Amino acid sequence: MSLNPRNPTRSPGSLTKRERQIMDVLYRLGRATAAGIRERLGGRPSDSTVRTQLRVLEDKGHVRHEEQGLRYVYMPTVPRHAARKSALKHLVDTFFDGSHAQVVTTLLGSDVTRLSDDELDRIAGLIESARKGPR
Amino acid sequence: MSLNPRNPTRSPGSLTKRERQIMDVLYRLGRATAAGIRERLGGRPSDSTVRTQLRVLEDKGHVRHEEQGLRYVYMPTVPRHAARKSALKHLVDTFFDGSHAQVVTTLLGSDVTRLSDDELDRIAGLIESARKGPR
DNA sequence: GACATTATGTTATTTTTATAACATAGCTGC
DNA sequence: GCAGCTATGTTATAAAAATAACATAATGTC
Repeated sequence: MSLNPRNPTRSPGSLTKRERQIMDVLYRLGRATAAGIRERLGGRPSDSTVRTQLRVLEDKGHVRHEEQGLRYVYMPTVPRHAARKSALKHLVDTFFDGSHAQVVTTLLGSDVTRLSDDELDRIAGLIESARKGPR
Repeated sequence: MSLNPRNPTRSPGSLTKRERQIMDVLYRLGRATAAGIRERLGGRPSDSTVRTQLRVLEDKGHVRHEEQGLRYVYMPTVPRHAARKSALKHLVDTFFDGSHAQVVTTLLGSDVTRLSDDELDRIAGLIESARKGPR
């Protein structure tokens, strides 16, 4: 049986451990070859392993590929901004009781956070407009 | 072989699909019985299934239980604030190029976000103190 | 104290995942 | 054109996860 992206044989379902790792790499890089992805995975999987899994992911509809000369370049089917939106929602619901404000204060209060003046201005602006009432 | 939490036979490792679902439920609820968790899982797993998996999670060190009268009440071993910190970091790195500011603006700009005046004040205060230079 | 009820414990089986060996095909340069 | 390199395709197998049947133990009730 071939893995034809147009006739998925598996449901999109949830991702396995390895699949999630691969998707994370793809979302960080935007697009990558099997070899490029492999470098960033732990556990030193073989080239063959990674390619097989990319085909599974493609079959599930999570990634697609473009041919670039001889090789395949893989990328997520769900655009980053959409994927991050749902990831963020899940995180907020699971760990922050659904409260956006809680996340914002956590982020702004974090020691790691170092915001440029521009960023601070932008955020202050957003607060201003939020204050002015419902959009 | 028994599953003794003090002698884990499995490494903490990464979570499987089901395990992640269970952990998410636990982080949302704080603490729950096997039956309570089961209700919130998709796919209608049997009671036995969920309990087995809780034991595996316990063996891996992700959850622990307290006896409450007759029954076990499960809870995460890693406290919520710690778990959410690393979850947040992972999300920020994967989807927001490591930029906290990007997340904040996304959250504040979201249609869903409805912040109370108190919350706005608090955030504005954080911005102020951030402006005043490094802590 | 026997019985129903409600737990937890143990073990087995099926299904899914992860892994990789092996095969095939297209270039590239000599 | 063929040897070697670099891809991708197919298929097999080992490992892990998911599921649940079955067993055992504690508790409360009549």
